[in-house]
Amino acid sequence: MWYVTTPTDPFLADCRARLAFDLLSHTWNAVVIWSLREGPLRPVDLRRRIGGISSKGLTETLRRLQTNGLVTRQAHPGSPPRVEYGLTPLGRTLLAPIDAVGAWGLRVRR
Amino acid sequence: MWYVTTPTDPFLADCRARLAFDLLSHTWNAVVIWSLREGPLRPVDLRRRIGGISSKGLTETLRRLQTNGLVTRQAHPGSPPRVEYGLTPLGRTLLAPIDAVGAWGLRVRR
DNA sequence: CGGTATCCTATAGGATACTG
DNA sequence: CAGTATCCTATAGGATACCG
Repeated sequence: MWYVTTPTDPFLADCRARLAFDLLSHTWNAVVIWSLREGPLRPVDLRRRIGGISSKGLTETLRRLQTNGLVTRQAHPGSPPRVEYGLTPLGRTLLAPIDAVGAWGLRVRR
Repeated sequence: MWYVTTPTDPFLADCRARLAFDLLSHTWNAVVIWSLREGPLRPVDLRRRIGGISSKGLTETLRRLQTNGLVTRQAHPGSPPRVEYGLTPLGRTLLAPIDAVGAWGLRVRR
């Protein structure tokens, strides 16, 4: 997504808009963020909640979101291991845009 | 994206929300739709406006959006050929969600 | 349970060349 | 200019097995 030609469109010329699209273009990103909207969840619950996501897929997604400062990881000591993922303040700000997209889908007839 | 397990999350259980995410998950979909917001454009202008999209990529994207009822294609007779793509009313309804995402990107520090 | 390591496949999507 | 046809590669992401 590195421009060879500079886009005429100022909206697109500002790569940050494109980065936002790229963020949501990862299959699970939006879904995972959305699933955390009500509070932190453990991976196992997250998977149940989402449905159809592999363990690997979830871990990778969470790692990715973590790296981008959208999600926090908190490990509670003990056995069996217990880890919880939640949204950062920045992550929360993505809920509105994501909701706009999801809500659009719900509104549309298919 | 066909659920093996039914998602616990009602928002996600309704596949239409997921379909919306999938729609925007295609690299160029959002960008192309966005670029048509001010009116119909010819492919060549669209490419200039977007920057970095291949001819093949654009054609495929437009075809895809057309199939989904988001974009119209109008061919004007004559030579050289002149074709214009524009948004359908349904396509227009996507502008708000897309804008929400793009605007988020612009707001965020990186 | 959370996470990692392998392996494997489908496919997105660019580069290039070509047609009407 | 609009579009198609080939070719090619990177990679997303599932399946499976395994570890602490």
